[in-house]
Amino acid sequence: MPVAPDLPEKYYLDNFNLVLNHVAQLYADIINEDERTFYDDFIGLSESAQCLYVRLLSRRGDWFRRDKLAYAEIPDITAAAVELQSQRFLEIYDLQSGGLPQEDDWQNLFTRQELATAIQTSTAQKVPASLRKQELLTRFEENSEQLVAGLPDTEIYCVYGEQELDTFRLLFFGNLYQDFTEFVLRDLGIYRYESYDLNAASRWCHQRSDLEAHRLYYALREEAGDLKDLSKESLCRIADSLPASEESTLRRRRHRFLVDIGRQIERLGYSDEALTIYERSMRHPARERRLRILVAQGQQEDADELAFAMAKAPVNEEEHQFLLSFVPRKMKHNHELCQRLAERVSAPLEDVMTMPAETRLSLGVERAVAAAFESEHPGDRLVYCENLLIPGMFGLIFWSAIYAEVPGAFFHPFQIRPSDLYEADFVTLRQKEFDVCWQALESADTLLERALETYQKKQGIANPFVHWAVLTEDLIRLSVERIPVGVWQGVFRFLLQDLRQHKAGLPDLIRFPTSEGFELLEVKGPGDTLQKNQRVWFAEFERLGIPARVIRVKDDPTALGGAGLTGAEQGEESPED
DNA sequence: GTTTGCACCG
DNA sequence: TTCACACGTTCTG
DNA sequence: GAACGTGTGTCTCGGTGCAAACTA
Ligand SMILES: [Mn+2]
Ligand SMILES: [Mn+2]
Repeated sequence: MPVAPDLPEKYYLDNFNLVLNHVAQLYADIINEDERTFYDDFIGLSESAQCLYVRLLSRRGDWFRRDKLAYAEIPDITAAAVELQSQRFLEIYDLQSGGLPQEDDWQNLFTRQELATAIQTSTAQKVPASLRKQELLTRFEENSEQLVAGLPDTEIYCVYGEQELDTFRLLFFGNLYQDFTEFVLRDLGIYRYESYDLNAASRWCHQRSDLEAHRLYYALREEAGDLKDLSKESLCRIADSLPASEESTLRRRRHRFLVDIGRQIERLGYSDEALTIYERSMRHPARERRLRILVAQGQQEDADELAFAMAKAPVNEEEHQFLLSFVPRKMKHNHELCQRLAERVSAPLEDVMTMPAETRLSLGVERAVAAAFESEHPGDRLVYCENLLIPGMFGLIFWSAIYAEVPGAFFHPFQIRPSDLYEADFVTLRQKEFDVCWQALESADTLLERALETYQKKQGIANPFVHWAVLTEDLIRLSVERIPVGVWQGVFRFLLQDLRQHKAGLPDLIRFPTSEGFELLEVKGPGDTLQKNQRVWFAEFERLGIPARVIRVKDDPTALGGAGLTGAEQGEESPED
């Protein structure tokens, strides 16, 4: 990790200018007159006015107190503010002599203590010390005109231009959750991103309507919050006003949002409305929810039709697994379909381990099981890695394909992943690069070589599959030594079938017995069961002949409070099937 | 007084 | 812009 | 056991200082 370099004095202005210039140039045909004026006016400001504006914009909220602002690199803040006001980048209010702002939210600039003093001096009322600031604020706002006299004498600023800035940020990053701190953290060496080539034509947005659609989406998302306290009508209205844009990110988000909205409408008890919402989403579990509702409503014909469609072309492995368990239980009448889904995969191997509850709770159930194995079988090595080993190795081996420079995949320097990583045609668009990566799977030697090479070369660079702190060189060597190449091929192929769904659900532990082999162990505490994506992987393990078991932990009632971590393993095979 | 949360900075 | 997982409760066969 | 809702650690950094809320 390189030593943090010093940044230039006005690093933030450099970054801001870079974003503005980039967007104004690359998206010249997308930005509107208002945004163009914003850009031109900003460029025309003096440097210290620019600095102040960027400083304020990068802080929370619109309101600022003059007496709290101090920046070494801006000697005359007042002059800068006056200049900014002349170009309508902000508004200056002098509370004691000028008029008050129209909107009530500037009052929050003052501390609880200051508000209390103002109320007491102006009205001679005692303010109870127990009042919270929020209550004090509402009391103040009822009578701001009069109470303002008791506040500290300072100008306050209201900063404008957030809308315009959002447009620039959105066009630059393709989202509204990244901001200028990305630059700083990268330049300090805290974040490291792969350095793909950003050729000048990299645009994610091709028409103004895409931009508007994104902004509408973000606005609706904000209005919806976590959906908890919205009525059915509000939920339906939000679903109906979602932008229909087919821009890929937005389509993905819309389909996902529709599932969430449908779920909430279901909870409120409106199955029919939920059905129509789900019908508009292609994302799992939209069809699962529809089938559940149809069956619950007894709409046999529709249910049969939908179930056939799902069985014919499951949208993903999880939907397939759902059908396998749901149809035989709830749609017994449909013999044809039950027949078709009869590909019985036997239940996962299960073993039971007993240990004192205290051990389980203090170490965490996964570590407790790992420790029990290691003491029971000295020489065993157990690693608690969940999704970090197999997807991590995947990230290393296929690094160059993941970051292949496909048009549109990269459009700014702070992407952890290509924008289309989870799209269905991700692999197809990079077939050549993937073929090259597959060559490393020829033998254990080539696999290890490629893994270690990437491990060293890309150390610390952000990757959606690789977590550098957990994936040690030691673990890579051991796992390549123990896990046959054919197994690696199998799991990578399965991952590539559906990166989004399959990147999770891998078992808690991997066990390397003393001398040879490996085994995957999913630990389940009392009352826990396999999750959907874990079932999906277990089914795949069986198809691939990969050794995997579930370890069910039970509390040992005889060993109360005992400090010993001696877990007894029982080789008890589940009698299922 | 002390604790806690969080905005800000680089 | 989260996510992935575990855990607790309720219902049902 | 299935299904559902909710809690918990990842919250991508580490350091600083202020203000609010709590404790007596
Ligand atoms: Mn786990
Ligand atoms: Mn587990």
